[in-house]
Amino acid sequence: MSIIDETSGKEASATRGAYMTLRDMILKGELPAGQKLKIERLRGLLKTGASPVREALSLLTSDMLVERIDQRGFRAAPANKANFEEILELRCTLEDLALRKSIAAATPQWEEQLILTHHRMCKSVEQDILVFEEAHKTFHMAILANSGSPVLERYCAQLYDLNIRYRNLAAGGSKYQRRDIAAEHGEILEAAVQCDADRASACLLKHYRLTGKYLGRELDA
Amino acid sequence: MSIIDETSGKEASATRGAYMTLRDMILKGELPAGQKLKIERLRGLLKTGASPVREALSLLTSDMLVERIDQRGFRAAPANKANFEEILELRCTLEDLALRKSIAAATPQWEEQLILTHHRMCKSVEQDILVFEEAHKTFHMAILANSGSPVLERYCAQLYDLNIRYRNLAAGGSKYQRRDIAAEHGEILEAAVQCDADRASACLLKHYRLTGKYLGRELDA
DNA sequence: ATTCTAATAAATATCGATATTTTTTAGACT
DNA sequence: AGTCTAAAAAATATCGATATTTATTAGAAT
Repeated sequence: MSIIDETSGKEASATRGAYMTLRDMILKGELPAGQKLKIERLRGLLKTGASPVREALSLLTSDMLVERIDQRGFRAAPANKANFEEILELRCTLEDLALRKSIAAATPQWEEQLILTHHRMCKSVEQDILVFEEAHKTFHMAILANSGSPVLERYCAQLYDLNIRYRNLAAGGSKYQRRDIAAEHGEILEAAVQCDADRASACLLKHYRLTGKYLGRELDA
Repeated sequence: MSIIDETSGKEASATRGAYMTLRDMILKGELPAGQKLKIERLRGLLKTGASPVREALSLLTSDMLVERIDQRGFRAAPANKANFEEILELRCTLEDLALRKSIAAATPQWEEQLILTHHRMCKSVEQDILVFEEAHKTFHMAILANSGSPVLERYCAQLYDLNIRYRNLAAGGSKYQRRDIAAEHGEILEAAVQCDADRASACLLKHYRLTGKYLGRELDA
C-alpha cells in the first residue's frame, strides 16, 4: 500500500468509494428520500462503472438507506414522520439496553475511551461541522461499545445514521437547535463513568427525545 | 408475466435467484461457516454470471450471513457459541418487545392471522420438513406482525434466520429435539389471543431458551 | 532450516457491450 | 375525450473479457 492510500480520502476499491459517497449523499439528503437512483446517472456522478454502483447500492440496502425493487432498480429509502418516530423510539429502546449492558460490564479501558471520545468531541466543536458530526457519532457509539453484543451495537449504529438522516432532511431552513448540547453530553458522560445506569439512560433518552421533538415539528411542514 | 413465473420456483432475476439459493445454502450449512466464497465456484454452482453472484453476496451482507472484505472477497459469516448466545439473547429481548407491542395493539384481523398461521403450521407437520419450517417462521412472524414497527420486525426476522442457521449447523448428528413443540406453540397462541402479554412472552421465551439450551450443548462439540 | 524476494498463479474487481425488461409515446379504436 | 395497443425509448440486468490485487510458489541468501 502506498502512503497515499492511508492519508488521502481515496478509497481502496471503486465499490467502497461508491458506497461511501452514496451513503453520504443519502444521509445528507443530497439524494432526496424516495428518489429513483438510476445507474447511468450515478455512474456519471461517481465516475465509475455500473458494477461498482450496483454493488454499492446493494450494500446500502443493508443500512435501510436504499430500497431495491427487482427488475426496476433502486431508490433512496422513503422518509416520513411515522418512520422517523419508529426509528426514534426503537433507537431509545435499543440504546437504553446497550447502555445498561455497557455499564454493567464497565472496565477502566471503556471508561477511558469515554473520556477520550468525549474530549475529542468537545474540541471538535471549533472545527468543521463534519468533524464534529464524526466525533459525535464516535462518542455515542463508545458509550455502547462495552455492551458485549456486536449485533446490538450494529443495530444502534444503523438507527443512529437513520436518525441523522432525518436531522439533515429536516434541517432545511431552521437554525440549529439552541440547547446546551454540551451540558447534556457532559451529564451523560458523568453518569456513565459513575456507573449510574438509571441516570445515564435517563439523560441519554432525554437527549434523543428532545432532538426528536424538535425534528418532529420540522417534519410536519 | 407469464404463468410460469408465478407457479414455478424460478426467480425473476438472476440476482434474486442467486440470493435465494445462497441464502438457503448458508442457512442450511451447505456453505459452512467461515468458508471462502469464491465467485468462480459459485458462478458454476448457480450457473450464472459474476455480477449476479456478487450482487447477491452483497445483499446477503445485510442479513449478516456473508462477510465482505474489501479486495479479498466474500466468506460465509463465521459461527461460534458466543455469537449464538448473543443472537439468542438479543432475539429474546426484541421478540419480547415486539410481542408486547403486538398484543397492546391487538385487532381481530391480527388474531385471525394468528389462528390461521398456527393452523397451517399444525397441518404442515405431516408434510415435508421444509414446508413445516416455512410455516413455522410464518407463524412466529405473525405473532410480531402487529407491533407497528417494521424495523423491529425486520430485526426479529433476521435474528430468527440466524438462529435457524445455528439449529441447522448443530443438528449434524443428533436427533430432532423430542419436546412437545406443538403444545408450546399452542400455549403461545392461546396467551396471545387472550392478550395475556406476560404469559405469552414467558411461553415464547421459554420456547426459545429451551431450544437454545439444547443447541448450546451441541455447539460445545 | 528459515526468512526474504521475485515470479507465477489465482482470485477479485471493473469495464464495455448486449440482452431483457419496463416505461413512455403515439396512433387506432370505441 | 378516454382507453387500448403496438412501437420506440429508456433503464435494468447480465455477460464475457480484462485490469488489478492478493495469494502461492520456488529459488536465493542468511
